[in-house]
Amino acid sequence: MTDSSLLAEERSSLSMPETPTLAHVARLAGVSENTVSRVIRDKGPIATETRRRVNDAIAQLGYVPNRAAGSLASSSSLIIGVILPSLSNIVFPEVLQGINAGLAGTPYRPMIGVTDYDLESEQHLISSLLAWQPAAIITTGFAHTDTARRMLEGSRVRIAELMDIDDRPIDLAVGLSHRQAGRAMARHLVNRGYSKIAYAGHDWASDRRAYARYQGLREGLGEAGLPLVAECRTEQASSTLEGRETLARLLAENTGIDAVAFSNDDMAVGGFMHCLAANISVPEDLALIGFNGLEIGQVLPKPLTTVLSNRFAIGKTAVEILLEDTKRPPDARIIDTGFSIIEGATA
Amino acid sequence: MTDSSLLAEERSSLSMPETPTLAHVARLAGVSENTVSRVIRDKGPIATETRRRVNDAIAQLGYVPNRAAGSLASSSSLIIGVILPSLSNIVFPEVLQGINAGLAGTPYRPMIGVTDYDLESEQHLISSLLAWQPAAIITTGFAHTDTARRMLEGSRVRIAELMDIDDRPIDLAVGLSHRQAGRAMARHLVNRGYSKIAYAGHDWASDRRAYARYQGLREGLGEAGLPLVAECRTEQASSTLEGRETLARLLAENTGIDAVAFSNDDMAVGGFMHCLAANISVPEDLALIGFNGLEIGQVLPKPLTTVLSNRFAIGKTAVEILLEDTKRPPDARIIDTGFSIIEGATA
DNA sequence: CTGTTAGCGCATTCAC
DNA sequence: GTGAATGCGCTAACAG
Repeated sequence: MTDSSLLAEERSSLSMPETPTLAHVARLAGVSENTVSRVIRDKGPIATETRRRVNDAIAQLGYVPNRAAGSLASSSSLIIGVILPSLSNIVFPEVLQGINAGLAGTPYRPMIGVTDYDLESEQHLISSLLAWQPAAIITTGFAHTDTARRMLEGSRVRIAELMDIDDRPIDLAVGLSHRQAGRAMARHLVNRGYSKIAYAGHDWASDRRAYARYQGLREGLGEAGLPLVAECRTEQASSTLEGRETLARLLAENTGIDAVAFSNDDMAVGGFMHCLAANISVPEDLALIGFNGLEIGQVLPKPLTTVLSNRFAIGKTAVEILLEDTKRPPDARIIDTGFSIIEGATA
Repeated sequence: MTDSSLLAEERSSLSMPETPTLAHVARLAGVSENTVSRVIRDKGPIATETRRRVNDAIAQLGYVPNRAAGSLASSSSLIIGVILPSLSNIVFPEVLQGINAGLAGTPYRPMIGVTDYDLESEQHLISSLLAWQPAAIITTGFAHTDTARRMLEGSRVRIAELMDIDDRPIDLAVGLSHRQAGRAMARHLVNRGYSKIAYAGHDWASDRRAYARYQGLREGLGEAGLPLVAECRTEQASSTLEGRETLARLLAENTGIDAVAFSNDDMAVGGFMHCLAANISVPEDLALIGFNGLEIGQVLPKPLTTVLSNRFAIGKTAVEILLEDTKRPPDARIIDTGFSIIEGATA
């Protein structure tokens, strides 16, 4: 403290730009460090006059709290750990946008990790994020390694599991029922009079929610007494390119299909491109339905019929609930952000 | 230290799951904390046997270093601050993917912030990220508020300014020359025999690089003795929807155009959709060229002619260079990741 | 309403 | 090659 006690003077005489600490602010404001800390964190009663003096000192020095010190002392940080399966699929950046929106105006910052749909990788990220003693960890789905689950449950950190709600969360789940979404897709096609319905999808091993929608689709068709007449899947992750190729393959190998349900909008948009290139009239020759409600689907010459999943809302809602209470509540909570059919022109 | 000294015993008898610290590892390994710290950070000479004992203890206890404590003690953290203008435009998640790839296998984690193309907002984020004493801050472009620039220059933190290379960086710039990219677009159209060239763009105020490409385009046309015959811009951010509408407006207000250069691929794909809907043959009636080389452009019935910007490489390269040396080098460095024309079928 | 006293868990001097 | 001491800047009990 011997040299730092000189900071205020030095600073006002514009010499050394040493970074100011609580102690400097306290000296300048003529109060104890503790009081400054209270003002900053808005904790406990503070005299209006004291608060003003402290805030003036903070402004004058351009003081910025050292987050590492704060985290160490309080054994909890203003970090929100965010674990996403991928960044290639625009859906997850949109979730992140929601998270970011929910964090706006708060001192919390997201620290991110990407698993590439790998649970081992998720486990490493969880461990590495817990090392920061974050206020919360936001991850995707209910599938975790045993170790990962133990780490999440064992920590006092708040946990949100996003996208899905068809299982029991550790703390908080925010998302929608993919099984119900799949059934809704089936019902929509059936109601429109299609009966030769096929499926074009992508890799299920990594994307469990896509599989849940597929199951829902089959259930929905079953309830209407209809079979799934054909299906074709790529081993790859979803993309417009894969969608285009998968539909081409599906149609090459089967005839008499009147509608195709896609695993998501990327695949469906790709499918639409195949139809354009192959001169197939949509929906007269072939109806298409996707899932997600991405912008690109709505800009096609015929807007894509699809199911809106509220990615932004999922991220934002999760953060809002997590920040309501830093302590994990006694029982887990599930928020259904729902879905809705977008009645486009392709089905 | 009174209670924690019991941890090792407690843990092995499976009672309290208190989180282990360096001290616990040290006791179990029968060495000093210092030595454990050295092993973990791989600093200074360590006897092979000692290293083994320490690593065993770490594994046995499931020790995970407290990052806040480490940051406080070393006054620098394993955080990389990442400031992006937006997440809606897939380009920036792709940069983030590159950053993430460059960080893979290191203990560094990205902490992110989104400016929405607002410099004031960038300034706040810089200040808020500096509070974590990050190893580096990665941001976009050369435009910053004076205060922001002062903060960046004043900190000992490494700084990368991404996407652009047409100005003097603070520490490191990684990207491409947007002016040259614009000129290349012009040259390509001219070489293909188009002479009635128009421009369809989006908001320049927020996206300075789009403006640089526009200027390059005009320069390139000028060098060929050609004028820009028409232009139309939306005040909105770029999107496929805006692209579709902007091209519609451009064509409604002008006749005789034979090629349109778009501000980016989102806009160009939207433009292509307009052509499909309006029955305009591409490229016979109208040629289209974009910028970025997004996947969606290559899945159109006719692959989009565009300019590939290496977003992933930009992020990855920046991280790799930043991690080479934690200290800012005496003079700034510029890495040109280049661009290349994708010869599609639309121009 | 405010000040005092102790650490938080590590990295960084130094010794040896 | 290893250990002992010191403090990073802040928050969390306590008093008063």
